[in-house]
Amino acid sequence: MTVETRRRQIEDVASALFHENGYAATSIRDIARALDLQGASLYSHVSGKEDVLSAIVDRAAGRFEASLAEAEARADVDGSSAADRLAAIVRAHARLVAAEPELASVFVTEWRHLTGERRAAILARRDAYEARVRAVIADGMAAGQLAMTDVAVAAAFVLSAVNGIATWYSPAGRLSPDDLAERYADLTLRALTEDHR
Amino acid sequence: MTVETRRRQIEDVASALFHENGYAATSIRDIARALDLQGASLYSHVSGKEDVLSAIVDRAAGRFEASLAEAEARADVDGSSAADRLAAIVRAHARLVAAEPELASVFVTEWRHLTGERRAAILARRDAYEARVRAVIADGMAAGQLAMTDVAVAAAFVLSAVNGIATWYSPAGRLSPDDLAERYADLTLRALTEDHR
DNA sequence: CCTACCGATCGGTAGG
DNA sequence: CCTACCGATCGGTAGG
Repeated sequence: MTVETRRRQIEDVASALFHENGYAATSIRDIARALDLQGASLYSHVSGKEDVLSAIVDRAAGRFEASLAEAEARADVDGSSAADRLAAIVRAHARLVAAEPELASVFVTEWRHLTGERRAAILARRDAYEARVRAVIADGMAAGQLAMTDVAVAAAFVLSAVNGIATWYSPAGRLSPDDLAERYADLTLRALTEDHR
Repeated sequence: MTVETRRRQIEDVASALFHENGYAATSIRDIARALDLQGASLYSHVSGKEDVLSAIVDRAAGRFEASLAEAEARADVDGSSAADRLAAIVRAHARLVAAEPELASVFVTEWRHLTGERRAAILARRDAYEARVRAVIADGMAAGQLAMTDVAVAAAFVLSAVNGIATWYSPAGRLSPDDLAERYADLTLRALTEDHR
């Protein structure tokens, strides 16, 4: 039983089209057609094309931030090590990308079509997110749990890998988002751990 | 002393613009303006917008294929192990992406705006490239040099990581393409090796 | 390589 | 949510 507002329907259809063809190659009329509407009718619900993109990107950012905060909070309660925290963060991130590849890919690749303050705001949020990942990696190195390497390079390596899931993963494949996330967390820990086990 | 044909100048300017704003958001007139030409004048040198994209993507594919072949040939002569081959391949790929992020990002992300046979052809070349990477990983596992994991997942993880370099790397930064490539090869081997050292 | 121009499509508005 | 419509811009052609 999905009670979706028209506004939300528009965003979902737009996410799928932006994921498939990109923001610039998707017209307002493409979005309208997918909802059996006239192009002009969309403007009863949204104030412009960039407004739709902005709403999707904002919601995606919120989802990733919540997922990160939850993973960290859980690790705090457990009193986990920095390495465990990193695994939990990567697992949560990978799971979200696999579960919602359309939302994730708009967040990861289409934000650049935002302009002005909206673009600046989303960039700041991305930076903050990535900084938290770097901080956990740095903690792990300081605690001797992770191999000493360049923190920025290690974070970029891992974040590119998990974000890339959006470009190839299909929920119809043989791996569930949970399975995939587990494997990605494992590969990440191996990559950054001094010695295994 | 760079003797660049006009055709090549067009492709280089287009690569930069496609990298920056994407293919769909870049107009023929944008490309022309960057060369101090009128939009219509471009058609003396190219037969259409997609023709430009196709030429860039083809050249990029050729570069990646040559880089892969060279890395494999060198490993053959050395009689290297599968793990060494994988490291050489990742190193070569990462170096190329870092050295030419504009070319690489058009190859990695903008190919989807190709249509018909050109799209099918580039997809086939990408598939072949990725299959060779998977084969080397599988060899390494069979030889006991790499940890037994899902080959497709491991390859996707690694390829996403190295391709991601195009989205953030700046040649003006503190790491040279060679330095970065070395670190990426190292992270990859760690991720896929059973036990270190 | 330019000027002049084409039909199609774009994002968006007016008014109901 | 629709019809009718707007100015701007798109990829591309004709003809020189």
